[in-house]
Amino acid sequence: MPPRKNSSRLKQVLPSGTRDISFFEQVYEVVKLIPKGRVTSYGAIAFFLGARSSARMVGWAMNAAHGMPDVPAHRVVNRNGMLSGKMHFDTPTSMERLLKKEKVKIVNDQIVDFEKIFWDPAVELS
DNA sequence: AGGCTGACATCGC
DNA sequence: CGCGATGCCAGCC
Repeated sequence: MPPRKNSSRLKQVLPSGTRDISFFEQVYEVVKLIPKGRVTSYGAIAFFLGARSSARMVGWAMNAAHGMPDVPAHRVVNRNGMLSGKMHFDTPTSMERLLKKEKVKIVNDQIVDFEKIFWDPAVELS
């Protein structure tokens, strides 16, 4: 958990133009394409972008994606299908609630049948 | 300017 | 089989 409470909101809006097609932008592009009721992992996105070990950055991007309606950050979980980032939403339950609204079953912060609804950008966008 | 810190993943011991 | 170390990139102190 972040030591700081507010930490300047990360400007919320990316300085588009100056930042161009950064890793962030690419992550957003992919996340936007995740179909309803499907989920993917940080690592899958990172891999798709050609940087397998940049999965961390994907998580960081999600953090900055807060407030972007087009970016369904709740559809991105870790490779185990666990809602590792749920504490970063408005409320501890909003991530789970959003997913359940899309018919995604969750038990104990773990997505049921994760493999079945897993959406791999490297496959779907190939 | 340099170092620390992540909503992760993988490799090594 | 479990825990520690490492990579990666961007932002903050």
